[in-house]
Amino acid sequence: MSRLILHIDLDAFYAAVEQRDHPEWRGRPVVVGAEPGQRGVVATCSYEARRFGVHSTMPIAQAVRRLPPETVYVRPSMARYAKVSQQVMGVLETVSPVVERVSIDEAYLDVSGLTSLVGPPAVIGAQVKERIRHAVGLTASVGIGPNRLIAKLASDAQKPDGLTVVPPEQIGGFLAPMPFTVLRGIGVKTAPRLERLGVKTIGDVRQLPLETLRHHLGARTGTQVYQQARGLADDRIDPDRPRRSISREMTFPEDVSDPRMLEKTLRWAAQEVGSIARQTQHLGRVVTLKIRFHPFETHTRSRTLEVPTADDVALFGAAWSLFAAEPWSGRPVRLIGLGISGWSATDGGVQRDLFETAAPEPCPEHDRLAATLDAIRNRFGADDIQRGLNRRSPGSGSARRRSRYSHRT
DNA sequence: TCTGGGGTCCTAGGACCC
DNA sequence: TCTGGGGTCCTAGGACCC
Repeated sequence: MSRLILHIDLDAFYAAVEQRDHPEWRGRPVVVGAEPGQRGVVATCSYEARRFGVHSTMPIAQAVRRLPPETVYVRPSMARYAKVSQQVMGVLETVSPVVERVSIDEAYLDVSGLTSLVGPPAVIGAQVKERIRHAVGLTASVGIGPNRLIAKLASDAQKPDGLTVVPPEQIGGFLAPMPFTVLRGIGVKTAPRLERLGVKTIGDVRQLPLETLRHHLGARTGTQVYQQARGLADDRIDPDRPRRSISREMTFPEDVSDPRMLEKTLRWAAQEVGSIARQTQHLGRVVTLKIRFHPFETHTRSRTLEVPTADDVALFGAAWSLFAAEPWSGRPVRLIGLGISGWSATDGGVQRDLFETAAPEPCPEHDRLAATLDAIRNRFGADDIQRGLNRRSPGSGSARRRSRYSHRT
């Protein structure tokens, strides 16, 4: 028996939340992302903006040139979107216990067992959409099929507010006319390799022998593309996929050469990463420094620690020593950031026992750091930075954190 | 036209060990 | 004085996804 997998995708999510919360913006192009005149890209835009050819990841300068004067530009408010996302995920869990959240606006559900209780797939899909609309006032596109690939492509097939069911016997006809670039793992680098073979659609891909695909795409991707072209893909939904890493990075409004500014930013990133790691009870051994120079030249340096940590100071220290060990000083920096990974002795990705022994130090730099970031807050990432600072403001975050750990000392 | 941020997974070379 | 094969860890980079 084949499974029944449902994919749900909230339509133009960030922009839809903004239009929901600002009725005067409804019917107008809304761009969520960088501000005009600044460095950055479109994160999401409303369907009114898409009509002008604007889309996610488009440089903001390019979007401005295409869009009319009545366009609304707004910076993302991730905290708000995360809250709405949580509500939606809660709704999904009322439909099926097997929900895998794949991003802030997407999830997969295994609804195999629901047909006898609820009805045919289309009824299940309609119910999901209606419950979301009722709970948060947003539309979603839903796709249903026998595996993740088909469900995902089905939800993409009709947008916004779509509902598409692809039964097993219709997979061949559903896939054949689609451009092969919709398959998983085909991006800007691998697409040209297939194009050179004269391939345009998934139907074309099906004409190629497995060996040809493996030769041109590599063994792994080649095999995967071969199977996907035949509608074969993973049908497992895992509600508890553990997180593998935590990271924070920042692109500066203008390139930065001042090492003190780089240090401060790295301290901020370390506090953010440390805070999330402690909240989610993760101790990591691998600290990674990420840095990007003009023109978009990106490097990473990582170090494996003797002792797993979630301590701000330890994270910063490791990253800063990685930075100091390189002959980079003086080069203007576009982006700097830090990440942690390599959980050890995991308990389903969470380390309760180990975590008990970790007593993170409050960062002594906090006040100066807060002042600096406040000064640049209006230029970029305002919401994210603000959230970070709120968490540590006197009387809230830091006080709570101290009291949480002091009784163990 | 200039390219955000937070992730996952894969590859490949070298070290090290048996 | 020459030198196999395999496994695992570490590190850097890259492709891709949302």
